[in-house]
Amino acid sequence: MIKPYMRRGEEEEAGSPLQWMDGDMSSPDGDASISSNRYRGSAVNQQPREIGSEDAEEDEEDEEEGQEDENGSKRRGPKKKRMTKARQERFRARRVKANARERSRMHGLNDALENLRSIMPCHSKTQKLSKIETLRLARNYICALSEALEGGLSTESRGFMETLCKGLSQPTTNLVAGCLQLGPSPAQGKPEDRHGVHVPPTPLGGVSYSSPGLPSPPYGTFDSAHLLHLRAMKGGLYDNHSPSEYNTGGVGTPPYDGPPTPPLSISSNLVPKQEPSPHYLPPHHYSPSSVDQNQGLYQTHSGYDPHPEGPYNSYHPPHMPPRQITSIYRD
DNA sequence: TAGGCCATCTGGTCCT
DNA sequence: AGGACCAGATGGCCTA
Repeated sequence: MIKPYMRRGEEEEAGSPLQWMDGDMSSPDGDASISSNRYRGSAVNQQPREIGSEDAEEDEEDEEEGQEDENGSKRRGPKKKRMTKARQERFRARRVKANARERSRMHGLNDALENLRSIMPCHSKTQKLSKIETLRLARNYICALSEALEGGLSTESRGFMETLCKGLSQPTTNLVAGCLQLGPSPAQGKPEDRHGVHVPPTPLGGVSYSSPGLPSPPYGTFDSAHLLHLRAMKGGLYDNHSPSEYNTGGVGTPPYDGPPTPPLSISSNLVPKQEPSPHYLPPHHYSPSSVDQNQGLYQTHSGYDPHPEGPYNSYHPPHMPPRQITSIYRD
């Protein structure tokens, strides 16, 4: 699917005429109102201006010198240079270059964000984490790993999951919680899920789930391979920690200054690992609006919404090479 | 239809 | 002067 912005960019790169242009683009006095009203359209100028009407523009530029503004005060600042055709062309070329740079910069930023997504404990291509959720989860992940490193927290404990989910939206919390359902539940006994789909034993302890009949795994995958280095360092000792031993406010834990968003009641949103819920909230697209609107509701929930549709029943082997995280602890 | 997310354009500011 | 960075504005897409 070709996005409109791509076409727009291509057009601009090809040298299409300027679509919108205020008449004071080279204003040296930096009037903030110019920017804020640029596209909204003031009573004076509601029409987009195309480049090419330079003559009229130059006239305006000339008249503006020494003119009084709406408040009757003289304009300050350096005298404006006349916007000649050559200057306009230079400006336009500069603007096009700047736009291209800005696009490139933002693409680089997005690439970096995508890299960050790819090493998140929950990586789903279908339920893609939004930018803000990616950053929040990354922050939580670092906190959780730090706490695990400091010895008080099992990477498979509920506390780890709670730290991971702090401040996340409900859909993201569900995603994380779903991904963190490691290993077959005691009730199942066999490495099979409730729908009979074979779940091979995972030597790495990493199990991901997905729902049947859906185009793709709704909850992504949890790669406990991320945590292998931790186990190696810890010798797996902390795996026996109970969730109650985990205290975010405890000594030696990194300070956590609270979720950046209205807090969710994580403890009420997450299913204890000891008793994995057979069902999670049905997979749905990330919709912060519904989350925000229903946050109070969610907070009063006890346990997961026992929605019948949305069980995990397929296995995806851990796909994430432990390179990134491992490298952090290499030295 | 409202709201969230996103890409893009743009002008301002700071720095080299 | 030019590039990087930033924030505001805008419009498109998508979902509830």
